[in-house]
Amino acid sequence: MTENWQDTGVRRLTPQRTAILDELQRERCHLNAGEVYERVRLRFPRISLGTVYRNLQVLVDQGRIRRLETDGRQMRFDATLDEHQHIRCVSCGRLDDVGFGLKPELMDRVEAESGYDVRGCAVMFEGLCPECRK
Amino acid sequence: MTENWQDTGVRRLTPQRTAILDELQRERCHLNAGEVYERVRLRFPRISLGTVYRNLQVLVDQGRIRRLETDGRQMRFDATLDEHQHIRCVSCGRLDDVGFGLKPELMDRVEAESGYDVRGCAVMFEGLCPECRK
DNA sequence: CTCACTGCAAACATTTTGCACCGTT
DNA sequence: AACGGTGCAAAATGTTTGCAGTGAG
Repeated sequence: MTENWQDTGVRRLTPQRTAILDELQRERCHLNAGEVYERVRLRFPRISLGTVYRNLQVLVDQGRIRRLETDGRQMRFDATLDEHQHIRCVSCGRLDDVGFGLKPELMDRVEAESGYDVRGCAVMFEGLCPECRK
Repeated sequence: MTENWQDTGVRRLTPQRTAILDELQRERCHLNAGEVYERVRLRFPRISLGTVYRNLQVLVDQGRIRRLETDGRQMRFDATLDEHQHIRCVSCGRLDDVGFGLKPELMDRVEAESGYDVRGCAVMFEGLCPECRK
C-alpha cells in the first residue's frame, strides 16, 4: 500500500487534515497516532481515530510527514522534513532529533554490497536521555 | 520491563528455548514471532505462542539474539551477533543484512549533540531488492 | 451527481498476561 | 517444597476496514 502508491483522487486539504498536520508541526516531539488524536480532538471533538490514521497515511503519501518506527509497537510521525535522524531513550522512551546525515558514499557502498536500489535509510540511536542519566 | 531488567531466576536452557534459538540461527533471514512459532511447532506441536514470545524476550535479555524493528507492526529477531545493519525492500518486505559499522567518532558526536549516554544504534536502509528491481 | 471524506464500530494483527499445572533442583 | 517454565485462553494494544451518510466541486 505504501509501495506502488499512485494518487488518483483529489486529496482536499480538509479541516481535519489540516489540524493533524498542524499538531504535528506544532509539537517538537514526535507524536504517535493516539497523541495526535487526543490533540486534534480538542478542536474536533467528533473526529474518529480512523480518520486520524487515514489522514496520517495520506500525509505520509504526500510526503508532508515521515513515519518513524520507534519501539516496534507503534508508529510516530515527524513533520520535520530536512534530513535528520533520531535518538530514543531506552529508559523513558523519549525521542529526540539528531541532526546529521550519512555520507552518500555509504549508500553507494551498501548498494554495491546488497544489490538493492537504495532509496533511503533511517538511523535510530539509543541510550539514556539527560534526565534518565541522573 | 526491558529496561531495568535484572535476572534473578535460573533461566534454564529448556528444549523449547533451545529450539527457538536453533531456528533463528538456522534461518538466514530474520523471522518474526509467528514464523518462529510455525517452525518450532514442527518439533513441539503443543508449544504455545505465548511461550515463544516469552522465550524470545528471555533470549533478547540474555543477549543471545537481537530484536529488530522493521515495519512498525511486528518485530523480527536476529541471531547474528556481530555488528551489522539491515536493509529492507519497500516492495516485498524482504530483509537482508548489510555488513558495516558506523564509525565510533559518530557516536561521540551524537553524544555531544544530544546529551544522551549513547548505547547503540540501528541503521535501517530501504530500497528495492534485486528481485523487485526487475 | 460524483466521489473523496467522515464518524462509527467491528475486525485485525501482534504481543502480553493470568492461571493452573508440571518438572527440576 | 519452591519456583521457573509451560500450554491455554483471555486481554491488551495498535492499526485497518466496511459501511452509510455528508458535502465540496
